[in-house]
Amino acid sequence: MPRPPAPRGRIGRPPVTSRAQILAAARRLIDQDGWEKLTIRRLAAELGIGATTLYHHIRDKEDLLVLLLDQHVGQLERPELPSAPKDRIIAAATAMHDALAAWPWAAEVLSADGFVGLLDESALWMVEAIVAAAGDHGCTQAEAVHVFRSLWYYTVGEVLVRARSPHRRSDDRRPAHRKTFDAARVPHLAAIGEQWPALAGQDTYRDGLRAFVDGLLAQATGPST
Amino acid sequence: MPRPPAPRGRIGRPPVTSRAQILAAARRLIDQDGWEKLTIRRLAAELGIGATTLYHHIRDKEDLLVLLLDQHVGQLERPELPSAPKDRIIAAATAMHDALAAWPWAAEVLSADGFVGLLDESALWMVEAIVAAAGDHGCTQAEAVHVFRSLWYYTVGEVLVRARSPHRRSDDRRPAHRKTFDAARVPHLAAIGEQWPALAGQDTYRDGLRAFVDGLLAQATGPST
DNA sequence: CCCCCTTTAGGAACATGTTCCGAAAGTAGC
DNA sequence: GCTACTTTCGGAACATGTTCCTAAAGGGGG
Repeated sequence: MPRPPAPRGRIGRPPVTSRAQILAAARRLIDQDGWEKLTIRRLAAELGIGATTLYHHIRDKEDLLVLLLDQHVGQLERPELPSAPKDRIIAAATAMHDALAAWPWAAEVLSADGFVGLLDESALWMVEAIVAAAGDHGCTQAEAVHVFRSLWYYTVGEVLVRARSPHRRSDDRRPAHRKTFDAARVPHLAAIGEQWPALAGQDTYRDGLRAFVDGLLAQATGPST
Repeated sequence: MPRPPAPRGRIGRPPVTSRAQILAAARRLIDQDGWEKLTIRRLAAELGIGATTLYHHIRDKEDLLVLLLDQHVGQLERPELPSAPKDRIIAAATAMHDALAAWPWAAEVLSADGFVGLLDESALWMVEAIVAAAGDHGCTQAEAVHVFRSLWYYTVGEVLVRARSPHRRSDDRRPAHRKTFDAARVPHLAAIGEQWPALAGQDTYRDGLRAFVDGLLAQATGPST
């Protein structure tokens, strides 16, 4: 624990930990035991400090997770964006999706107003890219924001639902899927029957995204171009 | 506490509470003090029983919330569905959305595979309506399920994000929205600037839904019709 | 009327996130 | 070296969801 030699002129008891060290330790724990095992007390133990001391460096656990997400998104490298507005939107939205999907615990933090409200500058390029591309396509400012928000909702929903679906512990008695549908009440679902889990398990984010972008752009620009 | 007079021939210690009573008490508490105040111990107190006794009637708190959501959705009256497939999908999806949006705490339970995995028959008509309408429009079974899932993601995302946005307590120092964007890095966001909160606050679920349905149906049926 | 079996009740205890508040460890002025 | 002030630390304590385990309350057979 090489604590820095008193940053000169500083007054008061010297900190024993920094936010950076906390984030590093948190990542270490997550990489090691999975993010479900990340608890305040465990994290404090990893740092060799008291649990409540953490609260002098982070507001609360959600804050910690947002910070971690920030860090993660910030380290992502920014892909080449296609020139066609529609493709650019799809590329940026996919980048958002992939960034979130890779971190299941992001689900605990998502929501709020997402990137825009919580995350720092490092993630904003995705928002900017979508809004800019929508503008290039002819959307007004309001329409462009609408495009972004709609895609954000879709993306968050996809990530959240898929993140929590395997949430069911193996010893959970709750049936993951009802075996039989009442053919009289819900004939189509009954016809699908056993195939539902297989169909619902497929990754169709990109297909849905394309459809959504098509619909949004068609709706936005009215009779022009 | 008029406990039923021993359901005849029953063996073992008589129950002092039923699941129905628990649900009723839970609703009472929610209506009274808001759903954030619904805690296991408070609920038990309301029923005049021990806290752990509840766990003999419900699996866990999430289970309780799902049960309440079931009950709520089941009491909804089923609207007239338009005949045009596209309009029917929009009507059914809107019904899902409104059912969820009315119960902010639904957000805590959503996810999983949503209606299909968790809720009981009373909510399935919405799923059935969407899948059936997609079929009427010419979608294959797989495409119809894709349509439903995509709309489900969008709907869940919208409900979750909007439910948690006012989540910020008033005494929360975390800024709800950064005041200034770096015009060099994110010019479009900077141009929007102050107007973002106003734009993001608008309810655009229906517009987005329409766009999404248009896109999904156009994508699904390929060269036919 | 007593003992066995079944079913439910509920207290003790634990893990977790979090708040409170007094103790600890420095610097600055004297 | 002592006192005052500032900043950080961290234990005690609390609310909550949950699991464990033992006690309570019945019926049935003898």
